[in-house]
Amino acid sequence: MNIEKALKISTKLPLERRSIIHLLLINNTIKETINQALKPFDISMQQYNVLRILRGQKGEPANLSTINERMINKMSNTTRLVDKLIAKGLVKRAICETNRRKVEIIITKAGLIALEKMQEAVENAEKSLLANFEENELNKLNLLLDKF
Amino acid sequence: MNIEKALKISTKLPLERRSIIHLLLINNTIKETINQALKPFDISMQQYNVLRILRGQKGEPANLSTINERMINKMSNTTRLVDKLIAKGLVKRAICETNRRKVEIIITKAGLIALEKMQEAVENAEKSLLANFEENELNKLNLLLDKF
DNA sequence: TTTATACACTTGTATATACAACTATTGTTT
DNA sequence: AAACAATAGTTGTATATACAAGTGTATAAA
Repeated sequence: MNIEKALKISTKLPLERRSIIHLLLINNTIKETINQALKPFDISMQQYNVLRILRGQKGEPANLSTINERMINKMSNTTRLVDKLIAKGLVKRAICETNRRKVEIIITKAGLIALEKMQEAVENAEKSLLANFEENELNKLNLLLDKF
Repeated sequence: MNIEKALKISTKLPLERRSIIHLLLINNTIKETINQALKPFDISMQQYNVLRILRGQKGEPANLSTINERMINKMSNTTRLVDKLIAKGLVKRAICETNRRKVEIIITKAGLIALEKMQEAVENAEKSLLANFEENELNKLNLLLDKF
């Protein structure tokens, strides 16, 4: 991606601004590509992310704050996000018996099956995004990104 | 930024997913930091971006499609975004005389003055984001990001 | 010269997200 | 035990963003 071309800029940007803008532009690409992959499933990246977190619990329920901690985009109202997954039958909610302030969210069988298919689509999307990278380049990239 | 720690993940992620998630997380950080810097000015990143584009016109007006082309986040309704800048007195809008379908947007004197201050805040934010990077590391990063 | 098509923007509506205020439950002081 | 504070979610409201349909203007075709 040539960012000067993408933004129709004639002069070259200063290195720092260029780096930041570069990252922002790539982020747009990533989101578009993954959202596109998830479109057939009528689900958002955030919702997909929650399903993955829940599956990672391996049968254990997760409460909302746990989900929030592990989300890529920490957000204020995970409640309503989970509501949508419930409406789709992909997760269930119950009140925690030992601490009635908490809720317990668990992925349903249908959720697991749907997730399986989504995951395939997302992994393909990720592969296509990274198609131009060698493994050692990705390693270098990750090392650099660690500096943030 | 250690992403496994940020997401409270115990096992190491596969390289490809890790790269993507890494970029998404850094993007969150960038947006938070820059939005924070712009908060005193009561303006969004998108609006700031439009002001910069308009200043880059050097007195020439820009129409909406030009603005859109140059925005970091291409968006559907630039109209309403510009409306907000007009409401704040930072830009003006006129109908193009030679092609009455087009509008001509121009940054006002007040807009230029406000932008000056915003820019300082944003540049500081950018510097703090990149504080751990050497120049040659940023160059390497940009080269890698070009592969997207 | 009417009709159709493309262009440039605007508006309506549905959905998403952010922020703050609110409710219910539990834990801690006095 | 009563009062207060902390925790865990929920809800209200304002703002942002996305998508599609609508408006007015210009260009091209019949």
